[in-house]
Amino acid sequence: MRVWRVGELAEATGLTVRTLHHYDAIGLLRPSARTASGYRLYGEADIERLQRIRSLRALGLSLEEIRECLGRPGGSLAEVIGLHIGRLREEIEQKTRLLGRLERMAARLEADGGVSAEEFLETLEAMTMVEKYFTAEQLERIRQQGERVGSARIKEVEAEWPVLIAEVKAEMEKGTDPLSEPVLALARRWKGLVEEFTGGDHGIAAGVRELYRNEPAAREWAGFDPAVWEYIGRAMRALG
Amino acid sequence: MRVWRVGELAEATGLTVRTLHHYDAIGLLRPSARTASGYRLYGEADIERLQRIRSLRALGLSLEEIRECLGRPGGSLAEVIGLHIGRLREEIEQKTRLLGRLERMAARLEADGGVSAEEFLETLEAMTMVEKYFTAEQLERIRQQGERVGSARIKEVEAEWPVLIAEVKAEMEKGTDPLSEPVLALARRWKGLVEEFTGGDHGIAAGVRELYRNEPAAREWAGFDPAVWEYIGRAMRALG
DNA sequence: GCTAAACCCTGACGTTACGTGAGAGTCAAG
DNA sequence: CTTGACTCTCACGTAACGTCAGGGTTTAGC
Repeated sequence: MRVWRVGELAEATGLTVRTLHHYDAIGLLRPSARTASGYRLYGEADIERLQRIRSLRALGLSLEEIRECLGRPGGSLAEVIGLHIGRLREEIEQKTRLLGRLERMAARLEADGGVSAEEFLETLEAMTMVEKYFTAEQLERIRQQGERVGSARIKEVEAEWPVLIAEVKAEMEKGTDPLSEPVLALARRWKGLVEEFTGGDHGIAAGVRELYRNEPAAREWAGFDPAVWEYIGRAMRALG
Repeated sequence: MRVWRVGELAEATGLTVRTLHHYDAIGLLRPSARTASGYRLYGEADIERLQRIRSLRALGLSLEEIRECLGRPGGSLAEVIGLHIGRLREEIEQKTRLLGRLERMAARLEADGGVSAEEFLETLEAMTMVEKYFTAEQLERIRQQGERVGSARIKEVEAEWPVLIAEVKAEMEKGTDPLSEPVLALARRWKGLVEEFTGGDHGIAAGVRELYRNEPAAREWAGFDPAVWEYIGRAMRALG
């Protein structure tokens, strides 16, 4: 029956002496013997237990969970493993979403040439702000919609909005009746752009309205004018 | 110029008062003013900074990294983001591998009916042990090979090995010449099984030999007999 | 038998991003 | 003047060890 001292065991397993001390301290793996002078002595049973600990650790379980599994094996283990699988899935999913966002931002950062840190941070804030107003499904739909229409078309639309708003404003300032044909035509274009973005989803449209109501920064960015909004709103309602 | 007290700011942003205290303590976000009695007063510039902190935090950056980004913006930000993307990728990849392993184990645990915790832990140890003897690429190839032949065939092979070993042992004990046709036939079957597993990869075969050399547990599990090994080895060398 | 190197021991603090009190001061309303 | 809501500053706890510090133990070489 060979025995090992901490250093030997540490070297054999690739762990550190400190780690073995720690496992001892928290009662996860106590050496089955000590020398008269207090040196830890690990026996073969200890090594076996350490193997299991290492295996479970490699699965990402916490030391506490490992203690539970080894303490009362049986149902406990399967249960803990199931739980852990769930946690892992969720974590992976979340990090993957995050990575996607980061990569898209990095791509845009390079595509637009030297985007300044200022702009980057602003985009970042915009994304954070926007995400408060939509559910996860809505955000996903928005993303899919964006992919479907393509980035070229998105740039077109981004350029088209200020033009359209200016045209509406011009009609408004000329005093044109919002229910007249020229303004109704503008309203149809307006509605088309909105639906192209929302994919016809009422929830998304509602989120956008909320966003504009609560976020002055968003209104400023969009060149939002309450008078124009009210004016085109009347024409839109006439469209039904 | 409105100012906010901690509680107000906390409620407005969804953070906790403690978090704001913490950001103050580590110098990440110091309120730009205090009342005579020491109450923190956050101004609009503070809020803007907090927005950025939240955005970067949502990307998974550490507070230390955030401080760096906001401290000297410019190259630093892109650099940190790039680094973070790399870390995320690696982490996701690793966790995905882990999840795959766990799911396969869980599946086997259910497929084999009531697999005991004992067996589960043994499989786990085996996996941990085995992984020391192969590189990541080799493990990947082994996995692919396993998928290619299918679990049914694997079970067949697992059942075939002891039979084959027993036949070899019988010939050996009868004193048959290892270079005689019956033993050469057995050697061909042996070689076939090995190549089915290794996919003809010499590195993998070498890893298996190393494993058997160093791990008594593996030898025991496989019913490894040095005499049989030597006997069939001679026949195999005769095959070329 | 002696000494130096290598090994071991037990504290105890540091790490991350806060959570969770404790004890005490501040402020507005009734 | 009290009461309740709000704020302040400590200060300890979290997970899994890393990293000293200060002091015994064992072993190899002389």
